[in-house]
Amino acid sequence: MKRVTINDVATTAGVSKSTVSHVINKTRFVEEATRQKVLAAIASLEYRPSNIARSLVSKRTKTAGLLISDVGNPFYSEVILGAEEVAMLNDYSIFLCNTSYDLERGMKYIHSLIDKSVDGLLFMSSSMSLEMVEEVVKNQIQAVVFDWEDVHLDNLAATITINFREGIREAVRHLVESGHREISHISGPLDLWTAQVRRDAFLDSLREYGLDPKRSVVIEGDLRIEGGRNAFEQLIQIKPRPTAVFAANDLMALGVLWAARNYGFNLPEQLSVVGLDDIDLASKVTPALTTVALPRYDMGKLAMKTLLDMIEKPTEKNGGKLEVATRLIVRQSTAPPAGAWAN
Amino acid sequence: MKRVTINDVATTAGVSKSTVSHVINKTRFVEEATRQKVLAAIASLEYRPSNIARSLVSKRTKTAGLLISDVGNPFYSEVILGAEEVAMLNDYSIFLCNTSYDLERGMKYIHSLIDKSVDGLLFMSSSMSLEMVEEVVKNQIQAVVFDWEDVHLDNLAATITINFREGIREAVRHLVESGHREISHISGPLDLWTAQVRRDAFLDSLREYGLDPKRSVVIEGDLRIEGGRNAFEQLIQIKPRPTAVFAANDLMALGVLWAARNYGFNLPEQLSVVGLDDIDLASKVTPALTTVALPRYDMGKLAMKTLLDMIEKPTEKNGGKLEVATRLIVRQSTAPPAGAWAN
DNA sequence: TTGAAAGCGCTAACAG
DNA sequence: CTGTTAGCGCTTTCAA
Repeated sequence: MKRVTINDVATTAGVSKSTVSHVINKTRFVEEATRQKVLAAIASLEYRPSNIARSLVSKRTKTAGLLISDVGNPFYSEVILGAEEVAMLNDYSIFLCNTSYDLERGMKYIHSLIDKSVDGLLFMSSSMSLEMVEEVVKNQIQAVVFDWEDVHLDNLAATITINFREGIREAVRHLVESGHREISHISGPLDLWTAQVRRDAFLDSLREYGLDPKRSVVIEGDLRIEGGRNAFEQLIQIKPRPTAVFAANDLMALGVLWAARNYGFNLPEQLSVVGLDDIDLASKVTPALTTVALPRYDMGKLAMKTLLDMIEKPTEKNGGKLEVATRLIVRQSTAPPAGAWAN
Repeated sequence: MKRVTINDVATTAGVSKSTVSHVINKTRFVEEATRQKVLAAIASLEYRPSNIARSLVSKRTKTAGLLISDVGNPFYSEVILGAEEVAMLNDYSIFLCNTSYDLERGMKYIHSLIDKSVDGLLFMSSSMSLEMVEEVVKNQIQAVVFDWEDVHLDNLAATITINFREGIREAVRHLVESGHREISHISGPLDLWTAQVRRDAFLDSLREYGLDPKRSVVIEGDLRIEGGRNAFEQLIQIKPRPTAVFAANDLMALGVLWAARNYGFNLPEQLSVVGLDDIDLASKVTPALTTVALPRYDMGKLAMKTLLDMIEKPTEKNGGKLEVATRLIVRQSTAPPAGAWAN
């Protein structure tokens, strides 16, 4: 009924517990005969070392925290899967911390993770603060920050950011070369860093391809389907009417798509829509969504790999900046503007 | 640089470490004056007790495992959120274990969780085995099994199942009363328990409302959008042609919806579609999906609440069977069959 | 080639 | 009212 301990193994094998420890960890030579006795005892008792006792002495738990704003967000779930895969392959376990975009809740989780002595923490929350990272680092916990940049972060954590510029530039070029001149943008909440980055990349690209960013309307959305629907209703009020719209994420792009169809619009002829993320659905809807794709699964893997590297050899300076690329995937939701619509 | 321990607190407060321990845990009376000294020391040193050391003596870790087949599945993510909420409110942390529908991988996770001494384990994986539960229980870990029943489970774990019958019955009645006579079913993979339960509930309901289950075609799908698309192509070959279809989950129902539209079908007049799950998207697509809804978030909460109860007072016998209800939500994807189509 | 013993940071008798 | 002490299950010197 009680837990089998290393002492039980030592006793039934007729050796000391340090010998048992050493055969388990292969940390010093043990004569084959005794080694076999120990192995036999372990097997017959079904002994499993306690990670807790181990951690108490080794100062390492083989656990990492995953601070995330919303597990339900299809964008994140692929990233999680990638991170989780790498963690498992390296025998690390992951604490799931869903902040629901709530800073206070995030901080509560961070303290809980500190108390649990996680070895590292992956910030994948769009609502996070510098204070959180500082708190974590102060407690000797390695940190990797996903999709967020800040100069103050430089010596605290590694960052892995998404280079949206390239993909967004491709998207704008695609639209401009198709003949669009009035292109609107549906951004995320503009107090979010990532929302600003995407908007700026969009506006800069317009300029680059000879359009005046000032003429382009930016509607702020909530990154959800509903936000896209609402944005669409604002979109059709704009004069001159946009012939294309670039949404900061696929969910909002789908919202536009569906709202437009409800209004009896003919897509993509009457309105070209470009999303960003390439979520699972993007390729399955009709018309299939043209979108700026992120290598989500690989990003998750990279993030966790980076974190584990930092944990395993903390000698190197904290920090480091990694970047992953984006690219445009052209599907059926974009087309040259129909004359009737080009105002 | 080193970690602040209870000893440091004791020293700077000029008391013994047991006193410190007792003020922290309020486990015996301490004179207000000394209590304040201790509190002051804790604050100035920013001391935080090590959960690891605590766990070593208390035999409890305040952690639970969450074994899940696919975090990306929108059905599960809401359940996760509910479970996570309850866990957090009770100061429990959750280990995320994504099995990717792989039994071997699941078993590997289970051993990892045993080694980490989780207090409880929530099985939310449709691909799980009795062996897993046995292994867990053998290691004094409380288990709650979600959406899976088995007589052998009775004294091992609590089960929380979904009563599909009621909701599915409502769905069939809704269709029959609308005038449908040829109703097909797209099931999940029939080696899954849950897929069988839904199919049987469907067939039984047909009988109950006077239709011959033998005339009803059951197409096996993969529970994904793609499966729905494929099923649709089989559906239109059936003679006499079904006027309605009930899919075992919303993802497949959406697949049918979209495939039908691609084929130029007019919905819901030419084909009524009923899903099951009521995922986020269901209400957002056009036509909005009629579906059998599950209280997903509440289910997650209930599951975790049950698990924590079992952990906190393990005196009571393991087991117990809980059930949550389902109900039909009628939206726009169902309508009386159009004459032209009723063969 | 192996054992004895100290100690990781805490809780909980047992004393006083 | 508070301190002393013995572990929890392991790793890791230090000796032999």
